Amino acid sequence: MPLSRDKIAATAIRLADAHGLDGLSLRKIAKELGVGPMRLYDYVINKSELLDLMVDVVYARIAEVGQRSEWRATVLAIAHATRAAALDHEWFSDVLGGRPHLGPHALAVGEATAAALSAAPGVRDIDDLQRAVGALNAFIIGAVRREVTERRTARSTGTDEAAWQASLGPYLTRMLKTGRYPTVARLVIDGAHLDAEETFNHNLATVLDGITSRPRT
Amino acid sequence: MPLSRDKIAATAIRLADAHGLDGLSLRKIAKELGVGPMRLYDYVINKSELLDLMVDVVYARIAEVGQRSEWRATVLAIAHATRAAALDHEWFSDVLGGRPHLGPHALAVGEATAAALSAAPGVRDIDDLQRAVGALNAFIIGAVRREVTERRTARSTGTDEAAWQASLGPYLTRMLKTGRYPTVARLVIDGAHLDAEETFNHNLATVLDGITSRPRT
DNA sequence: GTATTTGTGAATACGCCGTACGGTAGTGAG
DNA sequence: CTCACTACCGTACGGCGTATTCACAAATAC
Repeated sequence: MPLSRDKIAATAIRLADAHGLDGLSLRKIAKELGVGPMRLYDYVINKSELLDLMVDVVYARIAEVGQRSEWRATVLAIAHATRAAALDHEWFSDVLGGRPHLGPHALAVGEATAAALSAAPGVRDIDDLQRAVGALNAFIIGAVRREVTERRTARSTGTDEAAWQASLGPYLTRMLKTGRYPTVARLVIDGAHLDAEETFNHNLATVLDGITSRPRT
Repeated sequence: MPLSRDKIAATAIRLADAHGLDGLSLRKIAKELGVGPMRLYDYVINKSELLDLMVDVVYARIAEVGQRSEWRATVLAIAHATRAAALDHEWFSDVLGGRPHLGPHALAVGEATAAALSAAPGVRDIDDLQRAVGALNAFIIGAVRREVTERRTARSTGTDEAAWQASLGPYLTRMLKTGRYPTVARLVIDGAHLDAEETFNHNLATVLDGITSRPRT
């Protein structure tokens, strides 16, 4: 089988899923494909372009959710698909918002969200639309990043209470014991039980409500 | 002068400001300080800890804005300070949301925002507060990241129309000419004149309004 | 005053990385 | 048969983070 951009991107994604973006190297991808490292440069200009390729593959899956009849259903579907993709491919969240997403599938997703939002109440002219797209994407980017980061630290410290106390605990509990961060302390101690997906949905609804219910520009 | 964590962090920040996070290396920092690379390991465990140090220095400046009397004024001040810090230190936006921010000054900022939001109308119990903090931070992270990324591409392609057309233009205009992305095309062509700061303010207000005006949990 | 310990900072070294470059074998065209 | 061309491969360079080793001066012991 003759090696192609798609195959390279696919194995790159597999490796990145397994070992993270830092653990990803052209040499490992090449080894995985059974070729020399330089072979990849016949299909890809440099590592950055390979990253763009990987990103657009993920966007392709996001774009699959397509268009619903209602604008809000479309936006919700895209947001959920983006979150799901980032949870499937945590490296995706590392790149989210950090570079221009100009691949064809990324543009398709952008088109779908913009088209949906342009049909939302309260979005009257282009300026409204630009702001609405910005607000929605900003929220999605930030929310997904936060959630993935949390998942990672939870995994690295260990999920259970004991390991937590052993790794981050000493420093953090000492910090919180100082009494200088009472509200944060309350949040950490009392509020760890919220479901991540529900929180995402809730806040997404909040943002959408804010967009649609703005009285003036 | 005997070299310290603060001095190391300061020159690291200077170098990162000048050449980006990718252009930052322990060897260059050491050379800038006139010492061997290994000297740094007497003050810092590894590069990741140095990054945490740099991040908390930036948070220290953000925390300086302190507490206003009104909760909304406090939140606005912190959000603006965060944005300003990210525009001063673009590498900061690369890290934003990508790792737990647990330094003392980062915690101080978190405390200030959480305390302010807990006084907002519509934020009744801890769960409300946790969601509100999440929504606000998600927006700030995403918005700042987007803006910095835009600035970078604008700078790398050149600000003027000609350079733009020369670099990203060919691919992007070809894409938009396909007619598959009409809404995006309209946004790119008609809507490039919005002021970034005003957009940030507007969307921040939108999010805050959404938070305060939620009828039910 | 000499010998010995101790600690500080420099030098070297290892295993990675992205990628520039030169070479080789096979293939179709003249 | 020759020749250009393509598809592929190995080697090499400079840089990275960091583990280890080493030189040497200051401090201590006799």
